[in-house]
Amino acid sequence: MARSTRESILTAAAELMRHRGYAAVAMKDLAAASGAPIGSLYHHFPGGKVQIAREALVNAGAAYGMLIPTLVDPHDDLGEAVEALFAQAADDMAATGYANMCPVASVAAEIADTVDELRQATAEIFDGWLDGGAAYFTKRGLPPAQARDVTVALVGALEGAFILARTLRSREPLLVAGRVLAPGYRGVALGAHAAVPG
Amino acid sequence: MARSTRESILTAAAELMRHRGYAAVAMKDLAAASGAPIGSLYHHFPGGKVQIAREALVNAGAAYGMLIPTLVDPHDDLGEAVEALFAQAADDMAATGYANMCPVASVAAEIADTVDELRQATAEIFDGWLDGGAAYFTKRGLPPAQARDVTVALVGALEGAFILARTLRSREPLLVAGRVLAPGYRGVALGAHAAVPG
DNA sequence: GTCTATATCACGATAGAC
DNA sequence: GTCTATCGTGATATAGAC
Repeated sequence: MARSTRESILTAAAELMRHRGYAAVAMKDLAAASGAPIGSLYHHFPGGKVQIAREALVNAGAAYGMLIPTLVDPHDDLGEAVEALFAQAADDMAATGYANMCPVASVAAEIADTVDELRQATAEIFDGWLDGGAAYFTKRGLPPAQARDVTVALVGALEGAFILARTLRSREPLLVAGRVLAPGYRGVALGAHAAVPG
Repeated sequence: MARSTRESILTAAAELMRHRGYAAVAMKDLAAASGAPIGSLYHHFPGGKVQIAREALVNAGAAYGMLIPTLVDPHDDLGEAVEALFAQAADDMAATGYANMCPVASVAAEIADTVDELRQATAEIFDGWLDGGAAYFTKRGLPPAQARDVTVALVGALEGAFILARTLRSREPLLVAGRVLAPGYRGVALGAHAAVPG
């Protein structure tokens, strides 16, 4: 598990942005958290802070995009899957002391109007989640239009419930989201298990 | 409509945080946007940037909390109301060039782990929305438990869809959220119109 | 490719004249 | 209550030795 300096910088960036967003993370913090001196940050990322943030978000986004397929995969009924998904997210959040699971949404909200390079990056990540989720649910037998709607609704509801849950330090928003969304999908059968995209 | 210096500072703060979050808004920016010199900011808000942000968020949160009751009020069927709510939000967002409607969620995501005074403020605002929405739907005849669940689900879905819509610059996430949530509430009658809380 | 030292500038906050 | 000047700090980024 010998990680390169580059990787440790990106890992540190994702970890710090997960908690503080973009503007509140300083290059000095990235140097301290990664163990690399400031000079190395600019050696590996000549584009500076924006480039580091962009690559860290892309990495984190790819990992996070497998969350829905991974958690849905064991289930054969879409309603059950949805309820389990939100219950699992609620438990994870509570277990981590209501820290954010993923830096993408936090950063996206902060920079959508100001740092266009990052807005484009977060948009591509979201698009990847939506396309990947739609492809996954299509493979499990849903009609393409429903597969996409389910994915968009799940990602949106998850992100919104994450913000509420984190701020209120309560599992309620996540549990309610699952409870409200699941009935509409109860009885919708999921077909043969597909390989989780990666 | 002669606004006090204090009010113009708070208005400027809400407007800037709506676009940039908390950390990326500088006192200098608040001075420029409000027309008040730096010294006046600290005269009116001895607590500095945190105090300004807190009061601006409380003000904006109170206004924003009336959104759901106001948009739901003309409807007699909960399903119709939900679909209209998201459609209206989608149109508003598109009309404003996909700017954020409200600073609360953006700031909440950014400071939940770092500035506890603001985390508490945003939590109180969210709680106010949830309590106010639950009270509103209860007055319109829903059982209290359902009234609260509906509110939690709507606020969560709205916030999540806002982030996606703003980043993707698309109405799709808001329209899909409405389309997915509405069927579960179709046929749920809303009783006599209640006064919108304020 | 690593690391130190530093340039340049913007930050939040304060002091104090008016 | 308004406004200017400025303090001390920490920001991003660079230069250049090793």
